Amino acid sequence: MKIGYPCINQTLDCTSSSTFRLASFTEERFLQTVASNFACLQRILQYNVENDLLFFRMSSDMVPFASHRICTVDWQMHFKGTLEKIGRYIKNHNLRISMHPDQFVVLNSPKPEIVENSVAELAYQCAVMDVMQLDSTAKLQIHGGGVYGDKPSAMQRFIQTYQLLPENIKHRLVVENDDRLYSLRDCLYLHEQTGIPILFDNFHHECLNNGEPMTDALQMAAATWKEQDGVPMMDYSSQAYGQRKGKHTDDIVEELFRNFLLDLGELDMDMMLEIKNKEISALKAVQIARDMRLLV
DNA sequence: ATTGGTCAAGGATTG
DNA sequence: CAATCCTTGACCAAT
Repeated sequence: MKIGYPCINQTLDCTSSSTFRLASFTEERFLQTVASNFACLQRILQYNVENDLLFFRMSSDMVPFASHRICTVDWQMHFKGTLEKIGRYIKNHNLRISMHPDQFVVLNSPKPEIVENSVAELAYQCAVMDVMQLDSTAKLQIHGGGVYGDKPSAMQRFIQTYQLLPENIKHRLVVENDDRLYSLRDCLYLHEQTGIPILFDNFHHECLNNGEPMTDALQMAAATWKEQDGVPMMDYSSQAYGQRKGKHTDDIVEELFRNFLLDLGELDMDMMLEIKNKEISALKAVQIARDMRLLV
């Protein structure tokens, strides 16, 4: 089991997701920003290694406008050396890596241009990991998409689009159950039709499910990961007390996390803590897992 | 230096 | 149909 957090480190004084307005795009500014983002990523990864946080979600914003027509810079070539170096660091320290495109990546939209843009965004994020020479256990997580008043048709479009994707993207793509539209059961259907692994989100499952107990749900999701996909990944969070349903908590609720680890039992999963205070909660989670002798 | 409005991208819901 | 919500950090211009 590896424990991690997404995108931002609050302890360090740098960000790997620095961007700028489309209106102020220049090649010079672009190169400067990307260089600074990758430099920060390197620092974050080093922090993670030093603190036994071995799972990390890289920001989607490291290369601003990478999938936008305005960007004609060959950033993959320009930063090849940098990315290969980061990739070696990741491999040498046995880090687990994921990326999570934002909500506007929708593979099943009825609008062709939205699907095109979505595929371009996936291609960019996939390329970051490809140039780093990460293996197929480094994943790209997306959601089922929209429903458009007809879920069977919407899922059919997801399946068709998936089958047309380039192989490198297919090898990295995983689908995550969401809290309003695509439940674990829906994701299992997508899995049956495409072979796509399911990245399980416990909190989303609490918000939207078909009666599956947590322990069963975990087993079903884990079973969709093949050897080459690596240890199954999951997102962990809990409800922010007194807030709207589906709102992530600001700080890990240790009692709930302990109970969740009990539900997990013998199952090995890499856990992404989707909690507002980022590495602070992840560090607490590592300590809890150690106390329960689930981590060395 | 601080702050409030705004930012490439979607979809669902409400009115 | 059009406006608003979801959700997020950081940019950016105004103060």
